[in-house]
Amino acid sequence: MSRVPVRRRLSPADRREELLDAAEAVIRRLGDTARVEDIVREAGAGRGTFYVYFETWEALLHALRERVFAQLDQRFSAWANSARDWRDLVSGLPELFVDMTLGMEGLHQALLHGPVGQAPPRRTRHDVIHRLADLITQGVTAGAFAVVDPKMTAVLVFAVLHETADQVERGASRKATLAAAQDLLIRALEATNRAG
Amino acid sequence: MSRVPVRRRLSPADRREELLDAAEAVIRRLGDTARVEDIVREAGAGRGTFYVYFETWEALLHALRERVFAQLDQRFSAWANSARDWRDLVSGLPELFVDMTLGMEGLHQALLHGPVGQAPPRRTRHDVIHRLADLITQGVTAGAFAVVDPKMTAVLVFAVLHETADQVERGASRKATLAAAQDLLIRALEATNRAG
Amino acid sequence: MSRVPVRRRLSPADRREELLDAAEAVIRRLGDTARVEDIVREAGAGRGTFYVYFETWEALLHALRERVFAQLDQRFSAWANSARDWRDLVSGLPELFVDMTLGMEGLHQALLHGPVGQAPPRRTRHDVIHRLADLITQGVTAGAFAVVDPKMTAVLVFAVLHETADQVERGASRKATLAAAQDLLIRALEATNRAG
Amino acid sequence: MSRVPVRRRLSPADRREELLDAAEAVIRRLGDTARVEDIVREAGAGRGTFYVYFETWEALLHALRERVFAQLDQRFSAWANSARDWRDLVSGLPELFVDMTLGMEGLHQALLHGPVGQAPPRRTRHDVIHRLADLITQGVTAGAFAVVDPKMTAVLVFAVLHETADQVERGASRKATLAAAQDLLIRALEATNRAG
DNA sequence: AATGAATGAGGTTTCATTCAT
DNA sequence: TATGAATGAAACCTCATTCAT
Repeated sequence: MSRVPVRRRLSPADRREELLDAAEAVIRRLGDTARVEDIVREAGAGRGTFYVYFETWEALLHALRERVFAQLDQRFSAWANSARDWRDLVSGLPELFVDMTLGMEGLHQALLHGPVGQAPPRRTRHDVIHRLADLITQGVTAGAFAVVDPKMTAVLVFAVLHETADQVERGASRKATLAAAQDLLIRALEATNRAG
Repeated sequence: MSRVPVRRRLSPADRREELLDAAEAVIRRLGDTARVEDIVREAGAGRGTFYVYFETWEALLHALRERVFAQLDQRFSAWANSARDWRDLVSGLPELFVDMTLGMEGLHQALLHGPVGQAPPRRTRHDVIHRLADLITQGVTAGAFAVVDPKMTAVLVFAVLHETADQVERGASRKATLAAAQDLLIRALEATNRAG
Repeated sequence: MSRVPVRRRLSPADRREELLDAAEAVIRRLGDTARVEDIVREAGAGRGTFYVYFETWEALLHALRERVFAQLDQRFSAWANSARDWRDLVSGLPELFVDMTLGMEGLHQALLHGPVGQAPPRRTRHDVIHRLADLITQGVTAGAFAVVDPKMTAVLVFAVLHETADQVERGASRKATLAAAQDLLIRALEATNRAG
Repeated sequence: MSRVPVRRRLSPADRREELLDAAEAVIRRLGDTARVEDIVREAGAGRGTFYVYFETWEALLHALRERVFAQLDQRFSAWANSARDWRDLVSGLPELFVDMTLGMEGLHQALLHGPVGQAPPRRTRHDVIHRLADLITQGVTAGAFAVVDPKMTAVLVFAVLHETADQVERGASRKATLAAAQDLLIRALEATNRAG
């Protein structure tokens, strides 16, 4: 009798991507308060459809993180390859992180600083730190950096970069924050450190 | 037959303290999933009693943070006064932070990395950073440190210390983590950096 | 062993009607003390289902009022059209109101005399008063009624009818109450008043 | 050790009166949302003191009603005695009720239209209606009124007066409302009715 | 595959009333 | 008599998840 509106049939992969797009947009907008309902509304899908593609809410968050970090990683990688020398590399790092973080906007908070009970985003974060570690190791090998423990140092450098981005995102002076971060990193990493 | 619960009358200050003690213990144990119910059970109080002393759940968290950070601040202050020289100070910082964080155990997560929507613990965190900034400024004045922007540097140093503590808490080698942090901080701060 | 509750799927309109039916029955029975829990139990629905159809408890009351008053209005309307002459109309009014009120039983109290803070059922009550005003105005035009202010008089006549019904509901003699009301209304409204 | 502030010792009757004063003021201000806490704060008394003088919250409401209505009754009585003739009496009734109601302000609602489950203010209301009945009976005896059932008529007249006051309280034109009420009552009651 | 009606455990908060002091 | 700390039953509402269609 009544006309049932026919839902576009998409390939599972496409539908999943649609949901992730919607999730990204919604979480950017609502942050922590985003709900399954909001996402399916944004995607123009039914509530149940969500659970066809994602086991649980956590699974969605995980998937979204994977996707976002894959993009970031790619960007990071491209940038690293374009650096002219080590100094250029180190002094450019803070700016890159700030830009990447600002590009993530709301996602940053919801994806990285999520509720405690939930598993922390180990894997994804590690990717970036891993790259940093590689970079530092290469710098050490090249004699540009003087660092005792490249791996652990990478972790701490990541913390500095992360905080730098946080500061700018929260309204601190971009210029001053970047300058301080560059100064600190150059001095901390370079073999012959004459920052500035 | 049935146990009549004894109604203990305490001075408001004492009962409040009891509730905070209970909250601290419970949050340590359950983290994010701690509930009002859990806390009053731990305190041996009625559910309504909780709301006599704390307007809302958030208010409790706030009060607990204040208390915990007051303790930390005291400890930090005492430690800073006992340092012999600047090198001693800088190289001791990571260890202090690790110990303080481990002492907080579960609280650390629930109190600092709480859900996003909620107000971040600005004030309290700022206290510690403020002290770091003072320290660095004094070091610069004394000619021991070479830092362009003490305030902002303090923020970044805090991030390093925080991450250091996080690492150890999550199971990283205490020795290696501390070494890396010390190395990084000494190089980053000291005017004549000859780390190690 | 344990009974698995059957999940009945209804069209939203039907389920909503079911909930309103249940609400009506329960409020009749329990009056002011009716709770969401009671209603969903009566309807054989889950607690959450209630909030799918009604934003808040107040919203349910509103919806129920609308439904009840729509029924009453219809009945009132039908009756007014069936009256033979003005005297017939006026003398029949009290009885109609008594019957309608008795038909509402408990609803009457809970829906009309609800707690003070809550919005009074303006709209709905106005509908009935509006009809009364029309009736009186027509009577005046026809020369049957002598009334200076039909609108305001309608309000007062409604008060009389309402009280009449209240009296009977509370156990006063139906016959005596009706007689007094008829007498009062006839004398108050008719141009040539020879009550009785 | 610590100084316990000595509470003024009052005679029980005075203390009770104080609480009633406070209750009246608070209920005027807050209406339905008035709480025990508000009243004892207003009275400058302890929470427990309330229950020394009033068994329950309902008991307070009852006592307050008694007191308020006693005042009203006195006023009504004085006014009735000052009327020159029957016409004067009838036409003055609405104004008296409006003034009395406005004088009660918030009390009116909270005391008369209280929650349904609670006992309606039978006794007190009856006092006023009883006086009205007496008045009407006397008017009938004097040949001024033509009414079949003075008692029941008094009930309905009360309803009219009550509604009149309600209307004015809710913002209806005082003049127009009073005129309509006077017109209706004169016509409804007087033997030779030539209203206006 | 897709849907959206249905669910209920679980959460915070209120407040009349009790009772140890 | 007076107090106010303590109580806990109950109320409303949310939302991830399920499942009949």
